[in-house]
Amino acid sequence: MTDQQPLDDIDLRILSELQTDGRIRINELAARVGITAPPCLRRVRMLRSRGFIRAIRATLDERLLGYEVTTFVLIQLESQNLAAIEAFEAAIAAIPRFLQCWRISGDADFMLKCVAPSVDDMRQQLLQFAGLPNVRKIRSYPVLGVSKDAALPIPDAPAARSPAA
Amino acid sequence: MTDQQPLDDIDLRILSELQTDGRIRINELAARVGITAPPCLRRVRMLRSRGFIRAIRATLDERLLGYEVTTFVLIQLESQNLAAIEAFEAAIAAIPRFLQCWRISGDADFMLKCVAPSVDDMRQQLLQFAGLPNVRKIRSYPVLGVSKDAALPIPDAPAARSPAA
DNA sequence: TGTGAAAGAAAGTCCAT
DNA sequence: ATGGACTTTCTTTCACA
Repeated sequence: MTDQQPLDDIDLRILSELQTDGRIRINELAARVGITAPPCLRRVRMLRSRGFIRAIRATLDERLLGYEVTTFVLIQLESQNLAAIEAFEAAIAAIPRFLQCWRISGDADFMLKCVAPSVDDMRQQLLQFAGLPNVRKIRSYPVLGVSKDAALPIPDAPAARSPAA
Repeated sequence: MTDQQPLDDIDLRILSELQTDGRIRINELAARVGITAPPCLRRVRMLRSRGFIRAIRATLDERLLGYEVTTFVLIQLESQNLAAIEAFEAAIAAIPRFLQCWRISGDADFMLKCVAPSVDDMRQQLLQFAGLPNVRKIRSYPVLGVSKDAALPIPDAPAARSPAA
C-alpha cells in the first residue's frame, strides 16, 4: 500500500481543535486555523475518512449517572493460549460495566476498567471473575481520583501513513 | 444544595445518542428520542450545564499520529504524604505523553497511561521516572491491543443528584 | 488548494398551548 | 415542558482562480 499525503500544519491544528471541542462549528474551526469553511470541511472529512479522527463522542460524568466507583483490574490467566484468551475476551465483552479492556504484557494478561454504583456492587462484579475457570490472579486498584486527563499531543509536522499499515 | 429534577427517559436516551455520535444534528437527535428540536436543544444544554455531559471531543488515532506504543504504568511512591503526592502529580502534569493519571489504592499509588513513538522512546520516558527521588516502584504493562472499548451503560430511570454533591 | 457567492439546511428564539 | 412558525446562522455545493 502506498502512503498517502502527509498531514500539514493546518490538518494538525484541526485535529487539535476537534480534540478540545468536537462540536465546534466549521466556520469557527476554519477561522481558527486560518482558512475558509469549504476547504476546512473537506479537510475534516478527509481526516475522518483516513481514520485520524476515530469518533466524536460525548464524555459523560460517571458519578452523576450513578457510577460512584471505578476500579482498574489486572487479570492473569492460567493459560495464555488463544482459545483461553478469546474466551476471556468474550466474557468481558458481555458485561457492560467492564468499559475497557486491554491486552497487555508484563506480569498480567489483561487490564480492565470497571465501574459500579457502589463498592458492594463492585465487589460482587469482581467476585464473578474470581470464579471463572481460567483466571489465576486478580489485582484491583480502586480509583481514588483523576489527577490528569490530557489530550493526545499533536506532533509538529509530518504525520501520515496508510491506515492499513 | 437541593437536588435537581431527576433525568427522565428522554434525557437518558439523549445521553446515549451523544455518547455514540457527539456531532449528531439536533433535528436527528430529536427525532430519535421522539420529540422536536427546540425541547431537545434545551435538554442538551441542560445536560451540559448540569455536568452530565462533560465534553464532546474527537478521539484521535494514536498510531496514525505517530504514537506506536502505549503503556500502563503502576507507580508506588516512597512516601504517601500530601506534599510528595502533589509533587508527583505536578511532575506528571508537565509531561505531555503521560496522557492520564489516576490516584489509586491497592499496592500502588498511581496508574498512568503513557504513549510514545517507539519502545525506545517509551523506555527513555520511563527511565526518567526511575530517577525521581520519591518513586519506589514502577511496574509497566505495555499494551498489546484493545480488546474492548465500550460506552458507559446508561441506567434505566432515575439518575440525578446535585453536581456539588 | 483556496476563495466567494448562493442554495439549502440547520440552529436558535418566540409564543401559544 | 412541548411543538409550530419564524429568523438567523451555518453548512455545503459550485464555479473559478
